[in-house]
Amino acid sequence: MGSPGRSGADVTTVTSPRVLAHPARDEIRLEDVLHALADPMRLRVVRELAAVDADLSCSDVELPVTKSTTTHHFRVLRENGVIRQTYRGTAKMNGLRRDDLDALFPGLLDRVLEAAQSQERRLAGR
Amino acid sequence: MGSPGRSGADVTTVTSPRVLAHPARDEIRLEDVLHALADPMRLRVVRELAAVDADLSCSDVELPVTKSTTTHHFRVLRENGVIRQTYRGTAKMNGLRRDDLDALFPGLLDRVLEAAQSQERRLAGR
DNA sequence: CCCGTACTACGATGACTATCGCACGAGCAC
DNA sequence: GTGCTCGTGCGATAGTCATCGTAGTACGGG
Repeated sequence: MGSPGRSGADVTTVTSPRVLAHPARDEIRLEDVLHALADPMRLRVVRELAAVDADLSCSDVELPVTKSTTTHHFRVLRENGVIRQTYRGTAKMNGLRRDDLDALFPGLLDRVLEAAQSQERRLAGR
Repeated sequence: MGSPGRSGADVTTVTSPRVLAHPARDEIRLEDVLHALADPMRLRVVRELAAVDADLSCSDVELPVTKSTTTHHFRVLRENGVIRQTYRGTAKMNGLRRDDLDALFPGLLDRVLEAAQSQERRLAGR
């Protein structure tokens, strides 16, 4: 088939976009954030990101699911405004959008993180 | 099939239980609470319950959905430990489980309520 | 005793979602 | 260049969920 070449005509849906779509700060909705945080896998990711307080690549966070599913969860977190994703070579770095979330919903993220940790302690038999 | 009669033998699944099943305090899970709160209709109910700081009957809370759907949402809120439901004659009273939620997840409910109000103000053109 | 009000239960349905496997594209190392 | 690793996209599938309509049950009042 010759060179695929991607002539750049179909700008609407680029096959592999080098820049990822994020909601602006004032596009972030509380229900969406709560929904994103309501999944155990995603809550786990968010907790880890908050713990290291730095960007992590998708493969740095170990989840008991396949790669495709991991990609899916990271996408949900990004599209709902919880994390920010940027390319860095072959890796994709993920960082918590603490500034935006704290500005929109003061204290919410911290209370959720505290609640998650407290619950984990409680369920661990102590 | 003759008179329904409900002879009391099948205690496992009573047709119309006068007492409703609620999760105990230590049965309440963070993910479930977040999931319950992530729905616009249910968040609306919770906000109203918090605002009046008293028990409301199911029909006191006006939602743009049918009765069946309203029942469904109240059930989800109860089964996830967000509200407490008690019968009172033909009416069913609903009250927020503030004590339990605050004990398990300190500050979480308040931050969510604040965030919801702040977002409403923001979306209403401010 | 009959009726109205309040709520529930039972499908049914359409939408969304979490999961997988597989094949592909993009960059890095040699 | 060739190959390796990382991540994406695309079905497919099974499960959950929000919604409805209809029919039913419980309680209180005339």
